Amino acid sequence: VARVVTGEATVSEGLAVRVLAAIDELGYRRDLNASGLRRRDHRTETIGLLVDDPRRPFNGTMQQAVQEIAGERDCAVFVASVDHDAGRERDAVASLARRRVDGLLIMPSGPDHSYLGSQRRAGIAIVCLDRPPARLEADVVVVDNRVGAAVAVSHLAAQGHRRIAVLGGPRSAYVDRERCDGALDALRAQGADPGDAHVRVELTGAADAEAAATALLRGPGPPTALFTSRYAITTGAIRALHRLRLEHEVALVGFDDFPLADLLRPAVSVVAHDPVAMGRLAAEQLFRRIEGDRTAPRCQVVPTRLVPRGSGERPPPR
Amino acid sequence: VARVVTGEATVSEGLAVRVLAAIDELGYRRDLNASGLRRRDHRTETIGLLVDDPRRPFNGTMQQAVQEIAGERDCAVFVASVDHDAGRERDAVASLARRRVDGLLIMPSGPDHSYLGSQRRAGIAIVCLDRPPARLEADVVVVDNRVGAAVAVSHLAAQGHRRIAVLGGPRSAYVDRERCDGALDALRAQGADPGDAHVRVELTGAADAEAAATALLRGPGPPTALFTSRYAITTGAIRALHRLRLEHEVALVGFDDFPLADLLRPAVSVVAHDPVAMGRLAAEQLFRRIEGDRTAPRCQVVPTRLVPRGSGERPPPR
DNA sequence: CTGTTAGCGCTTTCAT
DNA sequence: ATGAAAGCGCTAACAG
Repeated sequence: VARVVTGEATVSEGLAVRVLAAIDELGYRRDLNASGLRRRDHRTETIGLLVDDPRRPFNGTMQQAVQEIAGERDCAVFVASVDHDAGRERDAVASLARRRVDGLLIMPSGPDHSYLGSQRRAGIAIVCLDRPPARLEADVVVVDNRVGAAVAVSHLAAQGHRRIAVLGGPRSAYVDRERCDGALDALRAQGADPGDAHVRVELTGAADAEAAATALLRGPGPPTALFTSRYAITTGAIRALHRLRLEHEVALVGFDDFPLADLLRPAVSVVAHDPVAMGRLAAEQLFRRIEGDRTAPRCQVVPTRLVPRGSGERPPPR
Repeated sequence: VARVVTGEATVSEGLAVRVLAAIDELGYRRDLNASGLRRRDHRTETIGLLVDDPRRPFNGTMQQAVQEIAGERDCAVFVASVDHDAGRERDAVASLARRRVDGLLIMPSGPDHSYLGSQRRAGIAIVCLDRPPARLEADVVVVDNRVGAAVAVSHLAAQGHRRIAVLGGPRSAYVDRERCDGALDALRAQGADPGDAHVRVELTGAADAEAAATALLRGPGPPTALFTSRYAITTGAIRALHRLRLEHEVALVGFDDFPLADLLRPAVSVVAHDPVAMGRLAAEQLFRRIEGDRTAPRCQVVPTRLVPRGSGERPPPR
């Protein structure tokens, strides 16, 4: 019976048929948990995906891509929401380790991922997504944040803007730091002084971004263009522009594409990246590790693409 | 050792401490798969969530709520995307059954769910989400689709609209059918003839909805208001209105709330429901079943809420 | 309260 | 090519 269900070759046709018949007569369902217990490679054919927030549209798409790749290998996917909380991440990792997942796809939260080392030594493959882990060498798939941000700012400068505001998240967050640095590099390349009053980082969310944008736009020498470093900040800035009725005066390019960006007025120009590619690349790398690849950790960078829709192509006034 | 890790009371403090010390000295990680194998209740402390499409914003929020409830019970969650495909649903159920999940939360796809009966007999609890299963008695948590749609149409009628178009999905889909019927009931209550030229159902997606809306608005006796039965159709209709520059002339209420609805111009009035409540209720019901509740299947209906934002409060012209 | 043992459903190995 | 037996890590039941 075992040789039939595991698909081994050394079974005569007659016996195989007889066993298969019995299987669906008795409603036999193979138990993969017991299977993993005894298998030499100890695999359970499950992986875990740790995601910061499943409500972000980007993450849903990525999750879908991961499930697609896993499904091709008959592998089931645990998904856990970590909500940007290092403690929850540790708990989720421990929980999935108890279930003996073959591998873990992690969007790292928190300042220290060295604790993942022991899990890896215990045989769990690990690939990081969207940002590199701290204090751990591991495969990672990231967006080309610096270049994407620089392209956005250069694009605004090319429309003639000289007072370009940069609205970004906390510098403690890798993604925000990279994007902010890319934007500042581009500003410097334009001869602008990035130390000026138009840089607001450490913004924590949409409400915060709205307040910061409002203050900038109402202040002295207001910016004629905005670069926003991620979805939540972009929406906050848009709310500020609407409230001040400046949405058709001030240019805007945001990092991260989002649904309905083309339906807003003006339509929102963005730096887009490809969440399907990210999910695919990360999952494929994970399965390579699970299947025994022992080469040095890889960092794969997914390119970005500027999507001009109107808000970023507006020249400065006068 | 076993009595310590399972948290049984019959262990002396001294021994417990000694075992715990050894546990983290040796890096012991309990294997929950082996545990489920031997436990009398046979539980693995995992459940599965079958979702039609993880990219829908609604589903991400619901998934989050389910994970929250499951996490409180130290239960891990498999998530599988079924993509509205009955075959994929069966495969996903079989795959998770091989992993011996304690329960399954399913957004049913396809015309026949009687096959779930055998899984339930084998001990897997089942709760359906968003729509009832066909040919199977099971717990279900649904939105109050009929009433929500009726409220939307009545709201438009209350603004004075008499030519209200109904744009809906295929009647083979439970959700679309219910919403369409609710809308037609409300039309009849207003004395309108729902058999008229302003009803377009069987729309398959955003592109289709855009074409249908365009045709209606360009046709003879065009509607002065639109009701759209779900997110994809709402966005299609909005695109049509924009293209015809009618977005400020024709009223619109859509079923399903969505991010940025308030940032569109006009802001989009919607019938919203609460995906967090849905996820919670369904997960709680599932755990009740897992813990042995054998009462008759329950149908829980989550109420809707009309969110007026502007597009639905516009009176007809003249 | 603690030590020991059997056996969950499976894969692997060894013997035919 | 097939049968039989051992044992994966755990829990439950049985002794002391």
